[in-house]
Amino acid sequence: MARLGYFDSWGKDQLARLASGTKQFFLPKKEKLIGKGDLIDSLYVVVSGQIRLYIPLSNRSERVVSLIGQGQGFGEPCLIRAESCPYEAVAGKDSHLLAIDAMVYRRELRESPVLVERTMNLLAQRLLDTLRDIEICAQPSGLQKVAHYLIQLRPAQLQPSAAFHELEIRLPALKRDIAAKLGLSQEIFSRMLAFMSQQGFIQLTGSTVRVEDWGRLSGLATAGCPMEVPDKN
Amino acid sequence: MARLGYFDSWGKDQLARLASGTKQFFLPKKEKLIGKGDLIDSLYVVVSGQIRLYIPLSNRSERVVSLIGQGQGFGEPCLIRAESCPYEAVAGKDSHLLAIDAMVYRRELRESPVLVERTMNLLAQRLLDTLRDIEICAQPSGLQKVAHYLIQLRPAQLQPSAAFHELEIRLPALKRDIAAKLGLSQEIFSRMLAFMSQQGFIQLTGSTVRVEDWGRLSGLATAGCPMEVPDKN
DNA sequence: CGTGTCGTTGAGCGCTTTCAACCCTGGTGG
DNA sequence: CCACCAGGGTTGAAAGCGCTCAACGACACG
Repeated sequence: MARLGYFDSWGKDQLARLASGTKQFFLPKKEKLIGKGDLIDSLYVVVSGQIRLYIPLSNRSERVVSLIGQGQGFGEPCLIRAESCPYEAVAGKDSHLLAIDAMVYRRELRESPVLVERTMNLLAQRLLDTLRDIEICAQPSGLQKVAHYLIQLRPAQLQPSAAFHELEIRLPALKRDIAAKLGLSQEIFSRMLAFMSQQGFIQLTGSTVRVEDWGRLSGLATAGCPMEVPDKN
Repeated sequence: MARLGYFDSWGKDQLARLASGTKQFFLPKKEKLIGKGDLIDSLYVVVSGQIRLYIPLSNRSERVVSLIGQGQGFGEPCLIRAESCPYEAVAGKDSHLLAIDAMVYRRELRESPVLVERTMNLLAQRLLDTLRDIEICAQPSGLQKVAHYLIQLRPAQLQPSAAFHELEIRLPALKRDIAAKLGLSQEIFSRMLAFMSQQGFIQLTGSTVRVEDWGRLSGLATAGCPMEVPDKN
């Protein structure tokens, strides 16, 4: 059960106790797990697949809040504060999940200070991540959103000074979902990528992005650019 | 020092220990306290006044993340994760602050499980609040953002069924800052309020908003409205 | 070979932004 | 007492960007 990363540095005895209140199950793609406003009775951890957390909008479009992948969990804030869920959760792919019973989880929280501390750290990190997401979404133009997103997607590197080394990234989800996370329509997202490709910032093949020049890219992110003045003089 | 709400349910001995590492100081309006990317060495609590947390944008405009008022604190995530600050902090008004030394705070966290639990609760709540903010910002039209904002601003009422009772609210900050928190220009914010006023949803006098009909307001929030079709048949 | 999902491209409209001028209030100092 | 100024807010007009709708292309699957 728990070579899952989410449970790193948890006690063995804790895991044993939690396991007793935990069910594993399968959730097929497009299936809804949680509805907005639902009261949660479990803490969920993704074993495989991907869960999309989003806020439904009046356009019947959605604003993706988070894309939960293998080894990550969600639902802690709702359980801790006993509030209803502010987002919907559906499977982005066929997924296997763990559902840890709320009662068991809360009891363990009550009795294990080390688990509380670990959860505090988790929430702090998630708050910082969320702020980073907000920063990206707050960018004034779509181009800047995408640039920021790509930069932030770069894995931590040994040499941050090697800003000019090219690098391949794989988009961690469907472009549609990434667009929804950036607060863009998928059409605009597509166009922005096409534009950056055409301008030589990146090469893109399918869901693989090869960044040619991190420097110019971060220039885009911070400065912006009049998009295209189709050189007609 | 600590009839401040932020310290509710803290131990007296803890407060005594923390006080030794705490300085109180004054910050005049418009003065910068933290810059984006700074490493924080204190936990801050607002005694009086208001601190504006925001992310600077390339337009030299800003996206307000949070407006910290009396009795609230900020900086915990950065201290806990020892990361640099993702936002800037400046005084929105003349303010008095408490700065709790990071070392002292961390030591207390290490030795007091109850404080850790309290902090975990705080972070969980703040994460939920942030998600609510994201939901508001994600609304497709400016009108819907403002409608959602006003609804969410309503203080918890005894009778949620009394959806038709009118009620006066005071805007908790400058309109400019609220607009920046909603991801709108102050001009649009002004126009939306004017429109809602003209349509009879609200009456506004200065920074006081009297909501006439919560039902219709929440209709706006969820449905939207073609703005104005100036009846020209 | 049909069907469904995902993605790209095109065209048009409308909201938001931006820049500008103007109003209103409070404070200040001659 | 009043002129002046600064800050906050409102209003107007023009332009650009993103949204929407729609059609098409690529690919996988049964």
